[in-house]
Amino acid sequence: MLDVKWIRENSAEFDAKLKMRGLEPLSPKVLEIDDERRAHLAALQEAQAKRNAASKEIGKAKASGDEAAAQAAIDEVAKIKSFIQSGEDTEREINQRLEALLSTIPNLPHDDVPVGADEDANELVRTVGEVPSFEFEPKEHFEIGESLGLMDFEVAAKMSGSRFVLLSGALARLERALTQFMLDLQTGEHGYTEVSPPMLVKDNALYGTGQLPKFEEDLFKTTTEHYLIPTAEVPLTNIVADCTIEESYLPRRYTAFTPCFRSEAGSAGRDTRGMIRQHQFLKVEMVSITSPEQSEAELERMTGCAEEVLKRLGLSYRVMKLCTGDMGFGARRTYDIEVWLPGQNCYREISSCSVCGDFQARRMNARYRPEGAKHLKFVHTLNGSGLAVGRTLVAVLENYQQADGSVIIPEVLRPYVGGKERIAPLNA
RNA sequence: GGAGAGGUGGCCGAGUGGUUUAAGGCGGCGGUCUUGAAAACCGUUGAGCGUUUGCGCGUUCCGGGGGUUCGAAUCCCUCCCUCUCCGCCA
Repeated sequence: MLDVKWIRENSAEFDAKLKMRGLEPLSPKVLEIDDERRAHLAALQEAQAKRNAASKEIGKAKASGDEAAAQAAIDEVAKIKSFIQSGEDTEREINQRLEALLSTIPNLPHDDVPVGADEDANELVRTVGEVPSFEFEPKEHFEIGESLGLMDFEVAAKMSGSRFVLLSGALARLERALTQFMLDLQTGEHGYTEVSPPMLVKDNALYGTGQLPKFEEDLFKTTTEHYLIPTAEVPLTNIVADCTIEESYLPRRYTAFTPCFRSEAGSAGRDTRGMIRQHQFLKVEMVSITSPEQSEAELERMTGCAEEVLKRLGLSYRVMKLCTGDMGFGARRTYDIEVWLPGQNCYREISSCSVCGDFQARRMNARYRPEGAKHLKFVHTLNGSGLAVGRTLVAVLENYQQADGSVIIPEVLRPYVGGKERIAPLNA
């Protein structure tokens, strides 16, 4: 959510940044409602002041037994009563109209974000590691998994339909190992506090992080009006909803390992094979709550925390700065980390780290008390995957596959799989 | 799921229609006193919005939302949350 006052005072910049996102100017629409609201509020408050003064007089008159004076004042106030009554309704109506508009306006991009319509305009920040070469034709992860007999899409489809997978044996264990490894790294070395959050949330939590009201079709909803979280960003960021935090407590850094649920509405036909795009996947998420001064540096730090997972797994990747057209609704700047997948012969997104400024904080009313300052300010929020576990599993399988169909387990994961070094086909 | 009790400022806690502008206490901040500190005493202490160059003024906020009334923390409706007991349950 953007600040109306800011839009009022910087309408040209507001429209220019919307244009960077490929949107039409909205300041006329916003300011029209804002003007209407302020004009109405002034009139309403004047009437309320009059009423309050009269009511006080009535109280005094009654206390002193002067019924005639009391009645006269009551008659006087009765005239403005209907205006106050309808005026309060009007105020609500205008506020709702303004909020309905503001809540669907995306965050404004930073000046350094490249302008573009889609991922082709994303900017390469750095490439890390060599693209591995194979002496055989590398397979895609689902071929590897299925021939190992440990990855089954048909069994999953039988009970759940498309876009689900069932892992078993060493692959299920490998997935668990990845989560443990990631959590240990982010909590033990990067200072994130581990959280085990609710995975069903109410609509206001999703409003706070920006998934609602605009993107409801991407979510799963229960019969109890709960939503399944599409990412742990939702419960982790909402920890500070409606809170006032002392500046000395910032930054807060949270991490959680959770399943994520996405309906993938509108992505029919994309990544239909394999584990890349599922309705349900595991993810280790990082969220930082910072002061405005810290948030820029925190994005670099968080991206580094995600990259470290790939470095230790020995996987090659590149970091992309997303262009305006590819950035999410709440982001001011986003780095995507793309891991090299030999089977697909391309880089695929495995993490996305975003700084949201005060956009989410405003929606969820998360503030802090700046030291020495008089007024409360909104915190800044950041979120990033550290990493998407399913896609990391895919990357390990494709990058560590051997000619005989087996898969070497990266060294850092071996403590988590009982020392096992290789996953071999069952019949081998 | 059934029955009951609650939700008031940073915290505790009073307040059942009108000098409540939310008592009192704790904590915080400032001051007096003191070599310094403590104690004691005095003062001060929330958020949002509108308006204003500024000082300020106005308005809203007692879990959320709505209603009754000239006037609501207080009465009514509704939703949320917490606690206690019972039932069911990993």
